[in-house]
Amino acid sequence: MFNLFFTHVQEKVLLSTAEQELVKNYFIPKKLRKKQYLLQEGDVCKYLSFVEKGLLRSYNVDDKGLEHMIQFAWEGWWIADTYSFLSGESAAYNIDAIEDAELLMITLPHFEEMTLKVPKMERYFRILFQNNIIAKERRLISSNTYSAEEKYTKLAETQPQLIQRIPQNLIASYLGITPETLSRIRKNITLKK
Amino acid sequence: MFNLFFTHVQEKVLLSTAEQELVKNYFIPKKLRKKQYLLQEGDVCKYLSFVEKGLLRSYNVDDKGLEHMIQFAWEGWWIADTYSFLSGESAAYNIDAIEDAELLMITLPHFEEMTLKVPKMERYFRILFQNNIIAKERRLISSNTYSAEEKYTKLAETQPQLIQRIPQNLIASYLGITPETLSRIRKNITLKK
DNA sequence: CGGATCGTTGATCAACTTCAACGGTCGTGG
DNA sequence: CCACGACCGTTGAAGTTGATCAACGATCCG
Repeated sequence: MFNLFFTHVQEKVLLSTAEQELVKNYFIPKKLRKKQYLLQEGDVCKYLSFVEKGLLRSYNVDDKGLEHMIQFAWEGWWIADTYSFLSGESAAYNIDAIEDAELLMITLPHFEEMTLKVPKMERYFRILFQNNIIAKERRLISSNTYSAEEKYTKLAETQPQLIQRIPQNLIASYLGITPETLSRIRKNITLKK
Repeated sequence: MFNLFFTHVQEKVLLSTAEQELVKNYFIPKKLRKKQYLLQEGDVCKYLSFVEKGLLRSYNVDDKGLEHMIQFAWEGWWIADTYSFLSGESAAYNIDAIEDAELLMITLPHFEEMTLKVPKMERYFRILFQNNIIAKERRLISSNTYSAEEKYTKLAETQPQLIQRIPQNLIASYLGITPETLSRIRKNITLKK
């Protein structure tokens, strides 16, 4: 169950066997069925979750009832409503499974304790968060700079796995465009070739 | 020079006098004149900078020569091309001063050493990065969900200081709209009242 | 098998951009 | 210290991009 987890952690920091054991005990395993919620808007996000297997998404719903993707998370990614998890306020996002999933979850008190007891995990998360910031910055630039077609093309270049694995309407929402527009863009691109 | 710096750090973690002294020694003070570059695209971002005084911005320039704001940083904020700073690759962003500024800068080797020697600083940055992620997520949602007018209104509500202190054309770029559109939006809003 | 959901296509519409022009202000060099 | 140029915000008119509304076939799942 922890195979992928430790592989990923060890890419950034090296844990002793004792530290690994300590870390393990803070996590709760959980299985999730396709379409099942991990978190619903309004609830407090009690867990930060590592995806061992499967595929999840986080998204918010606007006044008009439209969904806007925040993030996709598959094997090796973390997911939560970061703000709700850290502040204890109710969540603005929903999280659910696009494919059946297996998770490793940790609560905030355990997270705080773990990062204090195992400073390498503090470091791991600092690095993780850094990389997340970089990724979000890029997405933001992309969103503010490029046309719908350019955004899609860049995504297809940099994250081809995402295009392959995730339904088209969710990709559209992730890019901040309508499914119709994305469909037309894809048609347009194949015509060009 | 370090007044604001330690005020800000102490809001998140408590440092002993000895730790403060240790931390101080890793930083280099620097003054910057209005319009002066701290970083130019193509150079490596050697420093992570804390703003003691003044106002800076980071932005990138697209193929058509248009600027896109990434971030503004005034008293109490940090600024860098995060990716370049951490990876040593050349920077995609420019950073310059909108107002005369005083900075405290740290190099990556010193940053790594400091966070290892003073784990509280590791924690400080982990928290800082967390908050940054939350802010970037919100901006991204805002960018993908709302109309130009809604984006501006929300910004004016949540960051009124920003509206007051930063030239309108830069705010437009920050919101991913043209200066003309922002001008019309503002006119429109005052008409409504 | 039947209903729901998804991707596609067409037609129309609204939001925002682009291009152009003008007045005001700021700061810089003579 | 003044004058000039550069830059900024504003306004107007026209153009473009992407959203919206609607309809249809295909596929998936129960």
